Amino acid sequence: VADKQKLSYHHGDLRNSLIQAAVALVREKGPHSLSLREVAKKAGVSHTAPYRHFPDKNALICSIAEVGFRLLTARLNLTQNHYPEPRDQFIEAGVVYLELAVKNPEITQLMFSGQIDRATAPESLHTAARDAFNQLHKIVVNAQQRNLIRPGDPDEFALSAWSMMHGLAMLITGEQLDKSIRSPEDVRRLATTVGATLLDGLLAR
Amino acid sequence: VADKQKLSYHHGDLRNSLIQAAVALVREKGPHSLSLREVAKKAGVSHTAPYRHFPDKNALICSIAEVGFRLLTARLNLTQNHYPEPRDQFIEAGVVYLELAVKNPEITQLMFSGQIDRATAPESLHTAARDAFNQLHKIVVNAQQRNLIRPGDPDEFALSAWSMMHGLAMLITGEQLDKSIRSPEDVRRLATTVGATLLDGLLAR
DNA sequence: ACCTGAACACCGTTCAAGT
DNA sequence: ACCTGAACACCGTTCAAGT
Repeated sequence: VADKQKLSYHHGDLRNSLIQAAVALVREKGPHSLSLREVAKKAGVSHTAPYRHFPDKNALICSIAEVGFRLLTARLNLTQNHYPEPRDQFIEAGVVYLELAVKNPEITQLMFSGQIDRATAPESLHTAARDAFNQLHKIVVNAQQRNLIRPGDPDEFALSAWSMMHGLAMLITGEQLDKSIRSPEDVRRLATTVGATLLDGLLAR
Repeated sequence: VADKQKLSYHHGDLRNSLIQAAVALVREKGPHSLSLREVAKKAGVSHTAPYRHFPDKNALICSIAEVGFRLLTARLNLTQNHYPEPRDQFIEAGVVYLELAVKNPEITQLMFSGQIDRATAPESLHTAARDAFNQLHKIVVNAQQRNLIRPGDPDEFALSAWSMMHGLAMLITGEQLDKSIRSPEDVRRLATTVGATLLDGLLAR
């Protein structure tokens, strides 16, 4: 019976194939013109097959966003392990955030645009998003304990830092800026100077 | 009453009626589920009538965004006239930005989400967006001349300030934050403290 | 000049039917 | 259990036709 089931699968893992196909299409054509039927076609199945793995289109979009948040969390975590100094951790976290966004502009737009219906989103998406923010929170708290950043509500400080890099990321990926910032050098320079300015306002004196 | 409406549309009022209907629908159902056919229905015309006034759906969306940018520019301009001190101008500009965003979350999302195709957007939209940014630029330059903000590239300082408030606005209107910030008091408090922290990093010393 | 309904090629989603 | 095609109610856009 198990063999028969296995054979009858068109794919070994259709769920992941669909996510992969969706990510590719979002990169190609942007997040707002993603169609479930096209995703199915790209994955080589009928247009109703995705409903075996996702309750609706929103669930598939949420899965893409979730991958994005998990990747961000992993990168931020690596950064903390790589840089022992709290100042470097703070600055490099901003660099990582902006780098990831600029390298994946369409995914970034999808993660944060109103396209996702958060009311019906799976709990795992909210968890993944919170995990990413918590990495930043940890960096701020550590910087306060090491007396780099002044005492105060770490929630608010972390939100300030997140807002700044997030705003930059959204303006760049949303193509709101006149000058285009795309090269890794531009990204690093901008994230570093802007991050340093904010950190200056957060310093213990 | 129906006759009167019908007559007014024949007198060239339809364009504005469509924009007004579209804004109402975006507020009701969010920017990503706006349909041209529903806009036409709400305005009381056939679903092809909008094509007499807009080349396509994107043009209508751009018009909504343009109204938003113009309103922001006007508010920022008023703020500068109302507050003579550069510090107040800087802080209040942030308050105004966040206030406007929180009061119109769906429009804000539409203005900055990838939903707008900037390649085919009319030049007037880019002009309106640039005008809004220039208000902020003016505030920064003035603060530098009055020796509040340190010397340096005003483009970069203005971009830092814009990014921070924009990030905050996008996180709030995109419902990314656990705690909801909606009341005018919450908005003012958050914009003030966050703005003051950034300004601290920009001060002349 | 302005607006219309029919038509076309798409959508997301549902469902009875096939394997 | 997994996948299918047909069907339904939408969509943006085009076009010949009406006023």
